[in-house]
Amino acid sequence: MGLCLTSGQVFRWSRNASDVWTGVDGPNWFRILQLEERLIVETNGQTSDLERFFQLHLSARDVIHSILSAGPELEPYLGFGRGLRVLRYADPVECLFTFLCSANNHVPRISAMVRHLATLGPPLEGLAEQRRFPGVERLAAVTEEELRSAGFGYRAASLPKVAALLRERGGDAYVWSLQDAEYEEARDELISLPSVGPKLADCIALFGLGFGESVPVDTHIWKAATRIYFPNYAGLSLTPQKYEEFATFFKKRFGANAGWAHQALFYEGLLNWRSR
DNA sequence: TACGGACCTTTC
DNA sequence: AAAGGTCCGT
Repeated sequence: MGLCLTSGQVFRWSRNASDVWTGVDGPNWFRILQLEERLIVETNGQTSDLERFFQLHLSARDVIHSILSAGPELEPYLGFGRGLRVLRYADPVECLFTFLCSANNHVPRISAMVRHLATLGPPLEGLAEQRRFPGVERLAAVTEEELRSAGFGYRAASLPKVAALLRERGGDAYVWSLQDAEYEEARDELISLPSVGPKLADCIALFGLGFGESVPVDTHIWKAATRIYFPNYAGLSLTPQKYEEFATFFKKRFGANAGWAHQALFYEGLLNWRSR
């Protein structure tokens, strides 16, 4: 539980004093207290909203078992069984713009940028201090200057550009409709957006559209991949071709669970980092 | 195709 | 310097 809210999948969650987590996802806010195996939850939403967010319909035990039988080499890195999960955004538009903020960036700043965008959205039911992430229409009305002065850097130009293009394609409904496409098609649509490359497209496909076979390869995943699978590539940069090579290999190996297996590589990175 | 560098800004 | 990249030059 603790890990998955700080593992770079979502950026609107924070740990309050003690073991209480609060966060916003789509139209819902949550205040969660974890006691052993039980969650005490305060929310404006339904139980099903939280179940969806944590993808509780997927049994971590089953997924881990499946990953182990396909890739026993990941056994040392499945310690995430204690709570690291692949999360699912309620709103793919929120996911898309969140990950636009994430490119070549670090977590504290990503969170600040997402927080800024969220101030532009409609109020959340029953919670005064936070707002829902805005939709395409509102985001298309944001100016570059506004985002510049809010510290968005060069993304100040790309975000409104993407919003305008999305609006041309049908706005929120277009983004939501990508959930019903095949993974490859959805990914291609996303990559056709400026500032969205393979990595962001795969993050959006995995966390926002629910494509479990998606494998986002960032610099940390790439380093883990070279340690475990491609020692010959150690130290080499992640070119588009190597990205595809590894993603294809990993998808073939783990199928619909590739996105979860990829979390094991993230965990390997954590262990590797801690051991230094 | 495959590298190098630029791009905004903050943080380690 | 590096940051969970992308794009545009060689």
